[in-house]
This record gives sequence, C-alpha cells and structure tokens, in this order.
Amino acid sequence: MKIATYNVNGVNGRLPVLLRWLEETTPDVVCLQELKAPQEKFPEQAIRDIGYHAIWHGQKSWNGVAILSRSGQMKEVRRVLPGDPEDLHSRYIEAEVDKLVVGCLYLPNGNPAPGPKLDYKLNWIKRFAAHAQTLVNQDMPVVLTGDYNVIPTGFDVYKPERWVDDALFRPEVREAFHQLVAQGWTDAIRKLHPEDKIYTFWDYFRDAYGRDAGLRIDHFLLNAAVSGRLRAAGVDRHVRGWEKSSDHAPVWIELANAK
DNA sequence: ATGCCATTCTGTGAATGA
Repeated sequence: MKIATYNVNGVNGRLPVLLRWLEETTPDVVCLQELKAPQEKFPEQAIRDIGYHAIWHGQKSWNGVAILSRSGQMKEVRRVLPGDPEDLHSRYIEAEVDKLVVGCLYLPNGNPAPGPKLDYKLNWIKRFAAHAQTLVNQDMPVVLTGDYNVIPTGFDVYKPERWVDDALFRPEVREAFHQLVAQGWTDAIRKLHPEDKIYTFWDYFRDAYGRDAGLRIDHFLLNAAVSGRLRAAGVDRHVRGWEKSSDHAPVWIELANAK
C-alpha cells in the first residue's frame, strides 16, 4: 500500500493540483496539511468524487489537517494533540485505517526565533514526543507523517550555514527531533535513501525550485511494528513544478502487505 | 538585514509561512 503526505498550502486554492496529483498517483492513504480552510469549507465532495473518503480538522485561514483513504474504512482516533487544552490550532489528526494507525501532523514553524513562536514549537514537539512514546512500542503498525518543519541534518538543506538561526534548523529543534526519533522510530525516507540529496520543500522566492535550493522537512516516522514492511519511499518532485503548485511536494512510502 | 512569492480574509493591506 502507498501512503502519502502533502502540505497543500490552501486546500481550496490548490484543489486542481491536489486532484490531478491524486488521480495520477492514487495513494491509498493521504495526509494533508495547511488546509487553510474552516471546517465547513473543506472540498469533501470533489475529493469523494475521485474515490476518497476524508476526515479533517479545519481552521479559518491557517493550519488544518486531513486524512484521505481510498478504502473508506477509517476510524478517527483523535483530532487534537493531547497535553494542552488551550492550544486551539488544528495541527494533528489521527485515524485507524487499513490496519494502521496514521497520525497526520503540521508541526509549528517557530519563526521568528527566538521568541514565543519558537517556544510554542518546542512545547508542541514535547507534547508530540509524549504522545509518540505511547505509540512507538505498540504491536499495531504506526505511521506518523506530515510537515514536521524540522530540517534533521545539514545534509537535508541546500546551504546549511544560511539556516543555523532559523527555527527549522536551530540546534534545540534538531535535538528535539532526534530525541523523538530515538524513541525507536524509523525516518523512512532517509532509511531507504541514506546518501541521496532529498528535498520536500522549495521556497517560492528566488526561483528556489529551479535552483534546487530545497529543504527536507516532510517526514515519515514508522514504528518497529511496520518498519520491516517498508519497500519504497520518494518525493513527487515534479508536482512542485506545476502551475499554481504548493511550495511543498508530495512525499510517499510503499509498504508491503501485512503477513 | 531585507525582500524576494503566495496564501487567507471581519480584505484592498496585514498576518503568516519556512
């Protein structure tokens, strides 16, 4: 089965691109981030018309996450990240689908840093790590995917020295991400492509895509119950080159069927 | 250091993004 993640940067403004990509690649499960649409403005019918059942948690103007499934048998587990009832951002949704637990996340950006946005980001990672700790050792296969807004290493950015003070690459952010992974998660893209330069985001500015000045910030973390089924992983880079594209490209993995 | 571009909306610029 194929699972994909895509930060769409506006699900309604991006709808033609999203539908074209879904019809072209037909992933079984899709996690979307940055819907930038209130709950009632999610384009459910257009997505249903091409064969996907959807659950989503919208928010006006910002954030927003969704999970799509072609099998249609999806059981929502939660639509908020536990740990802070005051946090109203729509940044996490989790479901059981096709005998997997799928967590779809949009981790806070954190810029400008330092400052309250970086503090919010670090606190969000802490809450996410606490939740991930409850999932990592389960017998159930778990896939946590989305826009992590973290550049894991200097190899994951075109010019690391330009990013040292940025909230996507600051040492404390990288350290928090590495501690999360060290719970026992597999970074699926890097696992299968340890030597390749792989980016998932290219800024709209300065022809970043044309210069391949990218970042790897959209990730798949797999627990041990599923990591052995990982068969392929990649980035649909060409989608970033389409007219009216998101600044992110879709990222995907393929899993062998369960024994 | 800033702007570079693109999204959304209690809009016509501001806030946000990475």
